[in-house]
Amino acid sequence: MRSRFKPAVKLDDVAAHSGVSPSTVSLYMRHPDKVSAKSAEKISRAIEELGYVRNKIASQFTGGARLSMAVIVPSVANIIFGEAVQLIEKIVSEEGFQLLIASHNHSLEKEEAQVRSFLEWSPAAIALAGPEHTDATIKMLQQSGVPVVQMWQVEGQRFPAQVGVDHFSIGYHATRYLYETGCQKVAFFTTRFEEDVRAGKRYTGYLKAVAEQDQLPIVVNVPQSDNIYTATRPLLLKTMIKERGLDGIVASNDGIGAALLIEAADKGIAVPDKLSVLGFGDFPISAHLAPASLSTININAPCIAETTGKMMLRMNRDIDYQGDIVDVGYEIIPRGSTRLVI
Amino acid sequence: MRSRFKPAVKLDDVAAHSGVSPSTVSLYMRHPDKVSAKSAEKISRAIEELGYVRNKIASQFTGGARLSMAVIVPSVANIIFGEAVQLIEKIVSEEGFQLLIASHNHSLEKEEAQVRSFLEWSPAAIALAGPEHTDATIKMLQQSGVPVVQMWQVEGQRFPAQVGVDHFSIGYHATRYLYETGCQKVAFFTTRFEEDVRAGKRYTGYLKAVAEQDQLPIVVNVPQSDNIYTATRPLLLKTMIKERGLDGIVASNDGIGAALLIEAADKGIAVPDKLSVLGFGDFPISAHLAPASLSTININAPCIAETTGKMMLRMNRDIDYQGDIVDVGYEIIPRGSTRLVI
DNA sequence: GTGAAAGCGCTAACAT
DNA sequence: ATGTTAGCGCTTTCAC
Repeated sequence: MRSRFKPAVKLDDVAAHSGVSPSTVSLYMRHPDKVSAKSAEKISRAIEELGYVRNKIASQFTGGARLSMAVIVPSVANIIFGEAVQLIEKIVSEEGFQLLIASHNHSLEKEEAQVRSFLEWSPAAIALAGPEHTDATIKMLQQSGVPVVQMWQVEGQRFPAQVGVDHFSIGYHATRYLYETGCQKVAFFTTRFEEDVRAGKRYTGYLKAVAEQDQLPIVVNVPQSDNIYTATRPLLLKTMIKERGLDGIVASNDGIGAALLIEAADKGIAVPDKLSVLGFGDFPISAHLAPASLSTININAPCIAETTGKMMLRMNRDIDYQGDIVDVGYEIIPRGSTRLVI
Repeated sequence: MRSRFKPAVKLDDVAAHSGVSPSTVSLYMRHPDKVSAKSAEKISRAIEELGYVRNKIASQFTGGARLSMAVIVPSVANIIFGEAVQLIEKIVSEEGFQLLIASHNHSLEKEEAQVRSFLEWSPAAIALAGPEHTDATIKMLQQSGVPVVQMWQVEGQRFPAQVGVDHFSIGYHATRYLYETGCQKVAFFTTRFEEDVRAGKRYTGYLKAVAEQDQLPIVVNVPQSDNIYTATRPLLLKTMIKERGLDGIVASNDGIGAALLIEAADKGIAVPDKLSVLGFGDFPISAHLAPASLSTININAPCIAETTGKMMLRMNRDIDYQGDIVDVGYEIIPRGSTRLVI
């Protein structure tokens, strides 16, 4: 078969061209300082002249050393995951690893397929979001022996390496915060209710806080859309009419929170006096919304990413290291959309 | 050396376990329908029982068939690129390719390193953003013979495969649009002025339109920040004071445009009468900004991504196909922040 | 510090 | 439809 690819220059060619043996060139590629200055000079010139590109496929095949790491998140199009992935990439690539990235849009079946497909590349470590996976995923991971770190959600003991926050606790304290700042009746606005497990965790926390107040929960599931504002806005009045006395909303993310504030301003609903809103994620615009800026909960995503990257690296390096459980915590950022704590 | 990885089950093990030869198993892995139903049955059971995972490294090494494709964008944390990457991933993974992703934050040197590192994995195709690359990058790409698709910016003839828009034209027509809707003095707000080449292209288009009006250009470079709103807002009044009579702004993206509108509302500047703003990118919030929504320019990013993915696939499949130049175009979306065309 | 030789796990002729 | 064989490009002992 004809090929558009030029016949590749091989390590053997470099060896021939520079007058040393292939194994010396190989040694030079991996540890340049372990060959004599004279050989190094000749080899590097040959590489330059020939335009040699090392074949990592062959390297990993032969040497067995794993050259990639993998990360699977629900969505790279989501800014929070996008930034995290970018940071992890930076960290692991500095140690020479190729980062493999995939996203499954909250589908555990797609995640399973992606884990399978990544395993075929023999990665040195894998990072996954949350503790929920199909049985087959778990089984493959265990069989492979590839170190895995559970990201975002700290929960359960399936994986001894976990970096993230406890979303249940966030949902609980977010709701408590609204009650403590004077709300009587609090609803939970979310999107992708069934699929987004971490939002689901926050919802469970909300449920507990609501139950403690002897109230009935109110959930609003914003339909999926490519414009969260357009999808969310009409639901505010609808919900307030249906649920008389509603005066507080925990939003599953700042996109929904911002949409709610925009709609409230448009309809003349006084924030925070008639309606308090607490978001999640501290989006850039949240502090700039007017007339009321959006109170929110911030988790330290860069810290999660950095810790995850470093943990993958360490688990790969140190075979006795099983990983740690690190909860990076969160903070409530009070702004104009909630009342001051009394 | 001790290893945490379980000794892998190999194709030979599957063959032994199922009582057929390794090549039959290999055939089954690649074309399940080309082995007899009986063998297929035995093999699939053996795979199941043994938990066999195919070794793609060995596959690609032996077979020569390239199993991955690569895409390099300025930033995956940028929503527009994040979505595009996700779409490309979907498209190429459906044909069995592993998508390799990297981002370099507008650094051509980092891009060069990433191209080098991707080439080591022998990808079947590579997609890059824009026509600007280091000489070494170009040379490596040519030497390798790997098909490359130039994304986002359609320009030049280095690569016969290009999918995107003409950012120069966008900058030019955006500026013309403001003049045509009654603006007298138009400025250009951007960020990362030196690095973001596509924003630079739009700026060049702006320059042309301004020159045609016999005006002097006004550029404002928003300092880099993790919050574009915070960075942009203070610059509005400063610029309006310095440039008396300024009544139109072309914003390099909707983040800056939104920040400008928020600041204008806060300071009581009438939009669009005293100030018109035209953004770029049609962010979800743009249509929902109040009191004036943000007029913007929309490029069909999903179309760029999809076309790029398909073109990579086709270039890999059909050796005679050199790619096409496809300009997906753009549209101006008039909203509240610009006057109606007279 | 350097070279010779063996072999990693799979695929691709080719023969049957 | 299935088995036999050779070998992909590199790394890794092990001598020298």
